[in-house]
Amino acid sequence: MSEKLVLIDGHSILNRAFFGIPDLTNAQGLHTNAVYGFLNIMFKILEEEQPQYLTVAFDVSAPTFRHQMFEAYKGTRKPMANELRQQVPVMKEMLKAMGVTVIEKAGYEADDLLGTIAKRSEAAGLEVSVVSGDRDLLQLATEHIKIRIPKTKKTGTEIEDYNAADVMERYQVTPVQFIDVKALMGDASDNIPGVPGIGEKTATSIIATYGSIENAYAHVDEVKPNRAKENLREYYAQAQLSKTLATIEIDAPVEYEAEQARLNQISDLYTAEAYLLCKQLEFKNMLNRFQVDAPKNQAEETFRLVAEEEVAAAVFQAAEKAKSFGFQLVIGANGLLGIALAAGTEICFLKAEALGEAYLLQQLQALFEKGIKGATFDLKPQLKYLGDGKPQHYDDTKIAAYLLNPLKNDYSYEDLAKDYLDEMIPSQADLLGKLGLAEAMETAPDKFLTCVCYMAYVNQKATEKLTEQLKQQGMYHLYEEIEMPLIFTLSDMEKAGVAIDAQALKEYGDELGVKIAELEQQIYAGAGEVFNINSPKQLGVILFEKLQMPNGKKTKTGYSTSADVLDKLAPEYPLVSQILEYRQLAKLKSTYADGLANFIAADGRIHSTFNQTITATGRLSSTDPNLQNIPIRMELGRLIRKVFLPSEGYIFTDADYSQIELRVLAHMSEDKMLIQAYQEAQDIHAMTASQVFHVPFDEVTSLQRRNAKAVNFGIVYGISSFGLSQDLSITKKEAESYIKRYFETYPGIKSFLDGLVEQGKKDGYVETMFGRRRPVPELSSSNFMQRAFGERIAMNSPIQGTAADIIKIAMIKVHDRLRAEQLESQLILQVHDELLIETKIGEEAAVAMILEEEMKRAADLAVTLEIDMHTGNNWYEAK
DNA sequence: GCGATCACG
DNA sequence: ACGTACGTGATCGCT
Repeated sequence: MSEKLVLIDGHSILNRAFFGIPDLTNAQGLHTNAVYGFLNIMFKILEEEQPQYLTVAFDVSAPTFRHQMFEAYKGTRKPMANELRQQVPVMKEMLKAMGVTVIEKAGYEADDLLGTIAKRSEAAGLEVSVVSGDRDLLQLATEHIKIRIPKTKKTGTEIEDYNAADVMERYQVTPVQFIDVKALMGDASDNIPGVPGIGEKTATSIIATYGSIENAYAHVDEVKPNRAKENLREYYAQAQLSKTLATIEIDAPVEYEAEQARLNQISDLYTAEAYLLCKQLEFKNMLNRFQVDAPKNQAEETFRLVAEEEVAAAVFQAAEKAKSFGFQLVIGANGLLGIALAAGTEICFLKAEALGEAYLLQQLQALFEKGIKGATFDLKPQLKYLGDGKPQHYDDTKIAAYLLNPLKNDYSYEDLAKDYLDEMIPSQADLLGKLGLAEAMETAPDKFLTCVCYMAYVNQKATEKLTEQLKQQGMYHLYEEIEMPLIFTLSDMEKAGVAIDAQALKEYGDELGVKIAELEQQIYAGAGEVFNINSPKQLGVILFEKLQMPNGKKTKTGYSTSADVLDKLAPEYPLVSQILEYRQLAKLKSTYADGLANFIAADGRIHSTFNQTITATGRLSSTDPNLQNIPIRMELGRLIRKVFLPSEGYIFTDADYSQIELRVLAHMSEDKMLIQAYQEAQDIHAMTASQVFHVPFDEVTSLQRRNAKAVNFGIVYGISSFGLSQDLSITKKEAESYIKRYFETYPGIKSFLDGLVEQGKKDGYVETMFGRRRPVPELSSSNFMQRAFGERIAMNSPIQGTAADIIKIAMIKVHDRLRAEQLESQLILQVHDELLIETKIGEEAAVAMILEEEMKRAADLAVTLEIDMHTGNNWYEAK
C-alpha cells in the first residue's frame, strides 16, 4: 500500500475553527478557540488516515504574484479579526512544538504551496489528502489527491471528501473545469469579479457544455441564456483574468523534502513542549491525548514526609536560616493534618498525627516572632489554627495573584507555578482526583505528599516574583496596607458571625408557605390547569400561548417571563399579578427563610464567608450564605431583617456611606460643579436636577429629582442612552438629551470618563485611586458590543473599585480601633457601603465615634465622606 | 452545568 | 447596524 501525506491549509482551517467554535480564552485573556479547533480537526484527520507525512502551509502577508497582476486583489477584503490574528503565531508555535513541518513562502499563497506539493507527491506515488475550508482547492482533486473540507457542527466535525469523481458528481464538471466555473462566477470574498449575471448554475452549465471559458467564448453565439451570452462577450477579458487568479500554481519553486515531513506515529506529536503549551492554553481535553508526562519538576525528588521530632526541628531551623519560607496548613474535614513547609532546599510535610498539632503550631509561631515571614496560599481559613498573628508575618500568594489579575475564576498553586514560575506542575485534581486531603493522606500517601509539598514549594518560590510584580505595578501598598490586614478583619468577622432568631425565621417561612399555597391555587384556577409556576418554560406557554397574552418572545430559549415583562401585563391580567406575588414569596421562602435556616450553626449564629479574591473591581463577595443581598427594598422582604439579632447585652449599630460612588466620582474627575454641588447641598440628586434642568433648587419637582438620580446612577455604570431609557421608561432620544445636558453641566465628568476609556485602550487596564488595576481586554475586541461593554467597564471600575478600597480601609481601622480601645463590640458585616457592628451596651457612643471618624477619614477626597448611622435591636431597626 | 430569575449595593 | 446599563450569589428547572 502506498504511503499517505496529509497537507493542511493553515489559515483556512484556523479560520474555520475560529468561526465554528465559540470564543474561548485562557487565564491570560488569550483567545484560543481557533487553535483548539485546528488541533481537533488535525488530530481527527490524523487518526482517521494514519499518514506517514504531515505538512501545514500558511500564507505570508507579503504581496503575491496575484497582486502584481490585479491590484484590487483582496484589496477590500475584511481584515482578519483581532481575536483570530492573535492566534496565528500561537498556532505556529504549537506546530513547531509538535515538530510539524510548516511551510510558507513570500509571494505565494498557501494554495500554491499545497498545489505544488500535492502534485509533486502524487507523482512520487503518495496518496495525498489536502485539508482546507476553501473550495477553490477542488481543482487539485484527482484519483490520488483527495480534498477534505471539514465542517464544524454542533455534533462534532464532519468532513466532506472530494476525489476527482466526487467533484464531477457534485458539480458536473472536472476539477480543472471547476476553475473555469469559478472564473465565470467570480469570488466576492476575494474581490474577484466574474461575469455579471452568471451564478453557479449558469456557470456550471456553460462549462459542462463547452469545457472551458475559452471554448465557450469561441462558441459565444450559442451560449444560453441571452444575458450570459452578452455578458460573456463583454466581460471575457475579465473572466480570463479571474481564471488566472483562481488557478492554483502547481509548480511553485518551493523547497520541500518529503522526508522532513515524515511522521512515524501520531504520538510523536505529543512532545513535552506541546504539552506545556497546551497546559498554558488550558486545553484540558488535549492534554489527555498526551502519553508523555509533563517533565517532572526537579524539586519533586526532594519532597519528604517528616514524622520525627528531631527532623522536624531541623526543618524549622532551616526555615529560620533561610529567613523566609513557604507553608500550607493542610486542613482535613476533622482538623489539621499537618503543615507543608518549604525553606531553602527543604520541602516536606510535617505530619500532625506524629508530631503533635500544638508542637507544630508553636514552632511556626516561634518563626514568625523571630521576624521570619511565611508565605501561604489563602491565609484566612488557616488563621483559625494560627491564632493571633500580624499581617507582617505573612505573604498570601492567592491575594497577590488576585491583585495582579483579578479576572481569573479561580486561583490555584499550579496556576501560580505556571503564571509566575513558568513551571508546569500537577494540580490537586491531577494528583488526587476527587479524593479529599484527609482521605488521600490515608489511601494515596505518595500523591498526597507530592500535592501538599508542591503547595509549600510554590508559596515559597512564587512570592518573590509576585512581590516584584506588585511593586512594579504600583500595587504593593494596596497589598501590604489594605488587602493583607483585611484578611484578619474578615477572619474575625467570619468567626463572630451574626445571631439569628431561628424560631422567628421558621415562623416567617411558615407564613410565606401558607400564602404561597393560596396563591398557587388561585394561579392554577386562573390558568385553567396545574403546572409548575417556577418553570419559566411552562409559564411562558401558559401566558403567551394558551392565554394569548401580548408581547411574547424575548430570550433565546423561549418566552421571557421576567418581572419587567410581567409588570407590563399585570394591570390587565390579575393572574399575572398573582404570579408576580408568588414569585416574590417563593424567592423569600426558598432563598431567605429556608435558605438561611440551613446555615445556622451550633452557636445559633450564621457565619458567612467573605471572599476577597472574587470580584473584578475589588469589592468583597459573601457566600454560604450571601449576607450582602438580604432583602430591604420591599417591605415584606425587609421584615426578614428582624431575625438578625445582636447578642444578649448588645445592640446593632449600622453605618453606611452616603453616595460614596458619586463622591468618588466628584473627587477623581475634579469636576468643579459636582464638587461644589456636594459642598452646597444635602440632597445631591435634587441639586443635580436643579443644575441640569436649570431650575431653582427649591423648585425641583419630584420627577426631575427622580430623573437626575437615574442619570447619576447611569453615569457611575458607564452611561448609555439605551440603559437610561430602559430604566426611566423613556425614549432613547429623551435619554440622550438628559445625558447631553448632564455633560454640559459637568464637563469635568465627561472628560474624566473619556480619559478612562482612552487610558484603558492604551494601557489595557484602568485603576482605582489606590492603584488597584482591572484589565479590560474587551476594549480591544473586534466586536462592537464587547467593545462598548469594555468602555462601560473602564468608566465604572475605577469608581466602584475606589469605593471598595475606601470601605476596606475603614474596616481595617474600625476593627483595629475596637481592639486597641479594648471594646467588646465587633464588626460583623460589610455590605459594600455599609458596616454593621454588634455593639456592647455601654459602648454605643464609642462605637459611633469610631465609625464616624474612621469611615469619614478613610480617604481624603475633594468632597467630604458622609455616613448615615442607626442603632436598633435587630437589623431591621438599625437601618 | 447552564440559563433564567431575582435578591442586594 | 450592532443590542446594552456596573458589580455580585442562590435557587430553580432543564438537558
